[in-house]
Amino acid sequence: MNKLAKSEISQKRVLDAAAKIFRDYGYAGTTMRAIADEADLKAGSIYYHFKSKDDLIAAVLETGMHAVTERVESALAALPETATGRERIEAAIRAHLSTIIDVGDYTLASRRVFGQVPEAIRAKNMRMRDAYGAMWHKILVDARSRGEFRTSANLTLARLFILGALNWTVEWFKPGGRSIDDVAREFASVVLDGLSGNESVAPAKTHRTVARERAV
Amino acid sequence: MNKLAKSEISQKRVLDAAAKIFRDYGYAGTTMRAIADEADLKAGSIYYHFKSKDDLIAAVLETGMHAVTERVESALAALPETATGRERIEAAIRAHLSTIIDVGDYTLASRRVFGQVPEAIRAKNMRMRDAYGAMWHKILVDARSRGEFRTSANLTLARLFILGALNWTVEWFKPGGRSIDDVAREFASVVLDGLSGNESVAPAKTHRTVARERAV
DNA sequence: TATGAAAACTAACACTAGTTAGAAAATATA
DNA sequence: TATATTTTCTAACTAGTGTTAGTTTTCATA
Repeated sequence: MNKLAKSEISQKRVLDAAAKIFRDYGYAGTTMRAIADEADLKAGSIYYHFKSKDDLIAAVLETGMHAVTERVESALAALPETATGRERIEAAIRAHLSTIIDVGDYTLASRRVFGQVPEAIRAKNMRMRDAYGAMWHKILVDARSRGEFRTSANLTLARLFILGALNWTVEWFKPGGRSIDDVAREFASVVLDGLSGNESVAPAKTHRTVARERAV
Repeated sequence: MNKLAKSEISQKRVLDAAAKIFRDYGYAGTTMRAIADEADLKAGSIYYHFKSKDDLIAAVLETGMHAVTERVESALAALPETATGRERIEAAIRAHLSTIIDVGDYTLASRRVFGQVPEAIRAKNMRMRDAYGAMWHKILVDARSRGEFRTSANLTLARLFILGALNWTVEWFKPGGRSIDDVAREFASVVLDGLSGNESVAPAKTHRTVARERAV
């Protein structure tokens, strides 16, 4: 067993606990004691792993954002060179959604806490967000230059709509109901074909009936 | 001058201040003293108008949600009977966006604070949100039954997509830049026509045409 | 088993929170 | 002007905050 193993395990346990507590109680509402309870140690012990509360929230934000960016990037990289814009957009949506579900505590915590966090921390995270937005912008611009989009579309606004809707998904998506793939395919279909588009796209697989999601 | 005028004015001033502070600092991060400073009175005086901090946040949530619901409803009611589904959707998007900009402190506070608020308060607000979601669902279902939508569209997911993107707008929209009308029109165009949709439909502000001819 | 480092704990610190009771001020009424 | 009501303020209380220093426990290695 590695020398640092135990420390690393505890650190991860504290970080996971922090994400969950920040998610539920916000930045100021989260106490070191609540995190400690969730991680099954005492408040003072957290300081062996993180040097402050701000250090913790910064790590939570960074972890969430990093996971989404990385997984979307690798999903895109896994596509063949010949992939169409539609395929890329579908893949990016699917990767984004599956990540924010998999690491939902982190992404929900980020979404809910971002506006309340000290300026310096927010600034650093903002740079990651901008980079992620730029990646999406490139996907859309490339698709248009391939001739796949109507030229009248405003891609900046389109990107903001798409990312807004994607970010919001974490609020209503409940595992065990419909699949990520179904949601991703339908989202892509709305964005690409529109609601009044033609039927040429394969309809989504029939989904199980689930309790009606809340709009939130 | 009305007997209650002064009290009402102060109450409104406190509520506005609360929305702004809750927006910036979250539920737990907001202090009665910070609200009092913003409203230009002392913390103890707030209790003459609201009986607790929870009472205040409940009022902020209720005010924000009520504004959006009411203004979207009246925008729809103002349309002629003959309005198409597209026109209704555009009108609803425009009303939703203009409201969350006009009362941005309240809607941003709601969006950011909702997950951190005590359960009882959240439950009541949730009912208003569900009602608002149901209203949107009706718009979409009506449009489909008029034959304006491809039948393969999943309207529940489409609604979640639309409302997610709309709610997110308040995060990036800055007054003074592009107009609400532009954003609303582009938004409707993405949702209805899609990015890869036909060029002829995009800027269809004056288009009275019902569903455009189906390709297949 | 003995040792030294790693990890967790305890108990306290200075500070700030929501809330309240009662005094003071502002305003309306006579 | 004198009185009554509405509105605001002051000053305090209890409870809980992030953080730290010093101590104890855990645990791999010799």
